Order: sequence, then C-alpha cells, then structure tokens
Amino acid sequence: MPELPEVEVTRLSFANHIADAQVLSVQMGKALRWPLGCDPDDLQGRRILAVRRRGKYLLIDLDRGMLLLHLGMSGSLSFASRLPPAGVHDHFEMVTTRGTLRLHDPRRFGAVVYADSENAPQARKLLGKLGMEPLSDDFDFARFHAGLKLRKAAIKQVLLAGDVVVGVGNIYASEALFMAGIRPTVSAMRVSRPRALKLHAAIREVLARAVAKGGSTLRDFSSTNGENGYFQLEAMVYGREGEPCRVCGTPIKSIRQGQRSTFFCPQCQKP
DNA sequence: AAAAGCCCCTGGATGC
DNA sequence: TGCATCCAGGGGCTTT
Repeated sequence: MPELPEVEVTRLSFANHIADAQVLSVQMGKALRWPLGCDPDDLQGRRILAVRRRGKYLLIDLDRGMLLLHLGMSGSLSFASRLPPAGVHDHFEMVTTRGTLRLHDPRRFGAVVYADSENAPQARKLLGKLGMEPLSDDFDFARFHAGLKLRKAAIKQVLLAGDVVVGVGNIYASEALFMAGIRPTVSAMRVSRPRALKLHAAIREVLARAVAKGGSTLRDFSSTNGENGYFQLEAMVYGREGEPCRVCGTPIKSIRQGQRSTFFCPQCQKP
C-alpha cells in the first residue's frame, strides 16, 4: 500500500525508538523478493544507528553495514517490545534491545537486503538510478524541468518511473497531475514551463500533506503500518471513475498506462 | 538511451 | 455456496 508518504510515516513511527538499539537476532524466510544477502546471525550484536528513507526504500544504518527494506505493494512494519505470534505473512523479524521490528507482507513483493555500505553493489543496484527526493531541498525545479525535457514518454509514466523524482506512486501521480491541470497522457517533454512549475509544486504539496495527515494520526507506533494516511486524504480523481469531478462536475475518466490505471478529469486536465 | 511489457504473489471484490 | 476472473499502493528485468 505504500507510496512515499506511507513509507515516511512508517519511518517516523519507529526510527527514534529503534535508534541505538542492539540487534539480538534476525530471522528471515525465503518468501520475499530477494535473499537477505548475508547470514542473519552475522547481524547479531550490531548497533542500529538511524533509519533513513530514499524513495520508497527504508535504510537501516548499522554500525557496520546497512539494511535496505522495501514494503513492495502490500508490506507493513510493526515495531514493539512485544508482538503477537508471527503469522504466515510475517517474513522478516529483527529482535533488538529496544523492541522487535517485523515485516508483514502478504504479496511478498517486499524486500530486505543487506549491504556493506550505500556504495556496495547491492545498494547501488537498488538506489543508484533514483531521482530527486521531492520533499527535500534537493528537488530543484530547473533539474525537474530539464529531466522532463529529455523524456518523450507520457508524463504519468515518467513520474512513476522514479528516475526524475522518486516516491510518486500510482495514486499520487494521478492526484498531482490533477492539481497541476495536466493530462496524464501528455508527453513529458511537451509540458510547458509554467505547467511544469505547477506540477513541481503539486508533487510537493500532495506528498507533504499526506505525510502530515498520516503523521498526525501517529500515536501508538506499534500499531502503525502506514495505512492510516491513505484515504484520509480525499482523492480528487484516483478511484473515482464515472464520479463527478470535485471542481467542475465532469465525470472522471479512467485509462490504462503501462498496466496501471490512471484517473483524470477530461475538463480540468488539458492535453 | 529510453520505452514498453512481463513478471513476481496473495487476497478481496465481483460475476455467473 | 462454489468457482472463475479481474484488480490492487511497486519495480527490477528483459526485450524492442
């Protein structure tokens, strides 16, 4: 379920609690997307320094090496001093001196991968081509616009690809394009400067608002799994095929782009 | 180099 | 009730 805001809310929910903890044990089955890449027992005794985020990856820094964790399509994390017994869809568990971190992921598109450092091949393969972080100062408009200029593909696809800007998933891509008044099928290189400017702002706004909403519901971190943030935001277009546009009343359209659905208002979003 | 498809999975909703 | 079909927040990999 996680796009950038959900991943960030998840991170905020346990990063401070797990920092400085020492790893007591790690267990991982073979069900996730890739093998861990090291002997789980080798992680025993290492100290957790921090939890960062890059795109939709969580980076758990250890005093030696790091873990890259992805929630895939259906992953969620829990962290608590005591957790209920593990179920069939719990595929990764790390017991620490400050609590246990557990990954629950029915569809198993998620991953936990060990890397010696951010420059190690395992990390570079996953992080190397990622674009700008939309919520950081790194998200420079000139670079964003220049990135779009190089791409002939549909703007929605370019946003989703994550090599210009990261973290914009299927829901927020449709929402941001609505906010900016841009038809999702328009070639990225044909998005004018003024419209690119609007889109740049819209991406920041829609993601930041979602983080704020999700974050504000945060209380008991042990129960947080990132789902809280989603539908608190009323979608303007996502999942609203046939329903009236909240701005102009025109029925929302749904199309397929690269085997994913896209929603837009044919009136408010001009080609 | 970039774009388009394929595929990895399970579970819930829908339809007959 | 039972069973088939379709769809779902991602993204790496292979093929054009």
